[in-house]
Amino acid sequence: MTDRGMGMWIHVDPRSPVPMYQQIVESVKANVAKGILNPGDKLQSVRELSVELAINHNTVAKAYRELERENVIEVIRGRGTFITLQPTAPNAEQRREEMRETIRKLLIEAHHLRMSHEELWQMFHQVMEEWRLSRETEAPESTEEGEKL
Amino acid sequence: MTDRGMGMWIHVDPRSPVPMYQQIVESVKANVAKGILNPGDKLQSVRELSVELAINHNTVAKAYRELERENVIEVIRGRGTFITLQPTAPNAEQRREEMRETIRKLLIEAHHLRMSHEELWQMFHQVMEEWRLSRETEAPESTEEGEKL
DNA sequence: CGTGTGTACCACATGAAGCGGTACACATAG
DNA sequence: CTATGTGTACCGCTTCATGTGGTACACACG
Repeated sequence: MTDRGMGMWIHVDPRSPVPMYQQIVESVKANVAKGILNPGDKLQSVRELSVELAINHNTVAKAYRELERENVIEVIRGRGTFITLQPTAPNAEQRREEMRETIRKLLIEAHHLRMSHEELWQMFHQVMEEWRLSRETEAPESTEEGEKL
Repeated sequence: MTDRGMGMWIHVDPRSPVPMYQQIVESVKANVAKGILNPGDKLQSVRELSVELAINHNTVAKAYRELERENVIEVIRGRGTFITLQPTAPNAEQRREEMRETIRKLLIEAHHLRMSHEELWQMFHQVMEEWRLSRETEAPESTEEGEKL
């Protein structure tokens, strides 16, 4: 389900209820987590990406601003945006609590889908295993097209 | 963290980014999953709940409509709304896929918080155990204030 | 009949999201 | 130096979802 050659990139669905700028944020974070984007890699410029996605530059800029706020990317004025070298996620404890809340909502949804805790447990296991495999497959050593920071 | 006596009820934060009608939906589904609301239980009327929450009746009605669409509640015109006796969740397979997607997002978030898969696994275990305990504690046999269906 | 139920409208206000355009400060290459 | 590319900051505007306030209807029940 990749776009071209390497595990390329960002998807945006204008008809999705989730805002496009947030879809960009999630895409970048997903690519980082999968090892497709590595620390130091350069991102497309705001205007480049806005053309690629057929989207307003302000929307892309909003996404980049959010990514910088989360310390996922670093911005160097006049140079471009790069994946953070030594990432430090802010609000760690708060975000862990949000993860727990998400898990609680999964338990609620499981109940309404008549899933036992055992089945939910298996779902966790299955998805984590898929993830582990796709990471080993798609992770490159280095060298995309982008120069490094 | 209950409101009064039994594990009472619905919370709504007008300043939350998540719409109030959806907060109502989540509250009801959570109460059902916890066993605080049981099949056949009667819900507050649209206008009652709108007064309780200091909210417009249309907003409550929207929540009830969504809950009926998900087969969580049953509506009897002129009588009231009741928790479904034999619930059948629609779009089961699609909703299971959404659950998997949620788990994938948890994996992404875990990566950015420098959590190992082991730590995430422990978080799953911990939240599920908390849930199991709170269910055993808060689940009543029957008889709230409401008449049954 | 009168009351309580869910439901269906309507007009309106508010805010987020996105667009289109312009402009500025900075870095780098020429 | 200039020219170009970078992120950023505005402005006005449209669109849409949310929520409000009000009114009205069909139904059930005492």
